Amino acid sequence: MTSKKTSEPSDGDAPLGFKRHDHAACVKDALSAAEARCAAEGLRMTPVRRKVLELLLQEHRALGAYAILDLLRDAGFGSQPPVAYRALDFLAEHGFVHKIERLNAFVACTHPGEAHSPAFMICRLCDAVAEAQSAPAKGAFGAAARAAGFQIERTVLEAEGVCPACAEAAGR
Amino acid sequence: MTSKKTSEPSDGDAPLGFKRHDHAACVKDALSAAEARCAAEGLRMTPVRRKVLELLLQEHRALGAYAILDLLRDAGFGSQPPVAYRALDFLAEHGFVHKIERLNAFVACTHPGEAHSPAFMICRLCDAVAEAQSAPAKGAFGAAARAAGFQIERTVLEAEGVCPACAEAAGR
DNA sequence: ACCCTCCATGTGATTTTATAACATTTCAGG
DNA sequence: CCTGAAATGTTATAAAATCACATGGAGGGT
Repeated sequence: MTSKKTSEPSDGDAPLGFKRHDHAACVKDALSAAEARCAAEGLRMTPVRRKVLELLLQEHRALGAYAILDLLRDAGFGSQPPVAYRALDFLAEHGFVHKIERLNAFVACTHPGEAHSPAFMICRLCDAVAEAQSAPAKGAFGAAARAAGFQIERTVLEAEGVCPACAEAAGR
Repeated sequence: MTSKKTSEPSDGDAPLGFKRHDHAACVKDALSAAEARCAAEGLRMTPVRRKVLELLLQEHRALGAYAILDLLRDAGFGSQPPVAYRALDFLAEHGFVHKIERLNAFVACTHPGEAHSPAFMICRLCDAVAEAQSAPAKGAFGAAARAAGFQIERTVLEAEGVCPACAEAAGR
C-alpha cells in the first residue's frame, strides 16, 4: 500500500468500479446526496470530512488512512493521523464510506439508500473495489447463526479475486 | 486486546466456542489431526508451529499475534514478532488457523476437513469466536459477482454480534 | 451582543500490528 | 558426511491506529 500510485488520472483506462461510467457526475452526485442527508439529519459535513469523502469518491478503490492523510496535507488540512481517522470514523459511522477490513483501507459507499449490509469484491491485481449488496444473515450462514443462538448485528463480507478487466488483461 | 485475560481456566464457565465440550480432548484431537495431516502432506510441524496451534486451540477465541508472542516467550521460544508471524503464516496457509480480519487476530480452525471457506461469529462482548461453514459464492452475492464478471477466489465472512451466553447474561 | 458549552480540529507522542533484512541453525536427501 | 533448502533467531523499521491535551468555531440561551 506504500508506493501504490494514489493519483490515477481518476478517469481513463484505469479499472474503477469495474464499470465505465461518468465519473465526474458520479462524484458530484454522491457528494450532493451526502450533503443533503447531513442537512436532513443534523450532521455536520465539515470541510475535512467533505474532502475525505471527495477523495474516496474520486478513486473507485480503497485508500489507506495514511494515503488519505497525504492527500489531506496536500489540500492544506492537518497532517496528523487523527485528522484522517476522525473524518473516516464519522463517514463510516454514517455509512458514507466503508472500511475494507481485509485491506485496512476505506472506500466510498457507492450505494443509494440507507441501511445496508455491504459486500465487496476486491481485485487482487489492480486493487479495484466494487460494492454489492448482501444479506448474509438471510442465507445458510444466517440459519447457522440462529441455530447457534448468535445474534448478528453486523457482517463483513469481502471477496478477493480478479476483476473482469484484469482477467481479460491477463490473457483471459 | 491489550489487557484481555489470555489465560482463562480454559474450561470453566467461560464462553468458548459458544458450546460446552470436552476441551482437553478437543485440543488433543485437533493437534493429532494436524500432525497427521502434516505427515501425510510432507509439511513440517515444528515445535514453534505446534506450540502456536496448541495455544490457539486452548483458547476458543481470537488471539493477536503479540499475545501469542508473549505466550511463546513464556514457553521459551524466540520473542521477536517474526517468530509468531511466521508460525501463523504457515498455519494459516495450510488452514490450521484462520485470521479474523476484523480483529487482526487469529483462531484455530475448528473444522474437520480440507478445503473450506470459513465464516465466523464474533461476540463483541466476550470476544468468543465460533467458526461456521459458508459458501458466500453460492448465494445472491455469488450471482452478483458472476454477473459483474468477478472471479471469486477467497471470501471473508465475519459476523459481529452477541453470543448466546452473553445474550443471556445481559438479562436477555 | 455576550457567554458558555459542545463539538470538531490541530498537534505531539505513543501503542499496536506487521514486515524487511540478514545471520545462524536444522534437517532431508544425495 | 556434505549440501541446499527451509526454519529460526535477532535487529531494525514500516504501517496502522489511538491517546491525551490544547485550540478554535458554531449554536443555544440569556
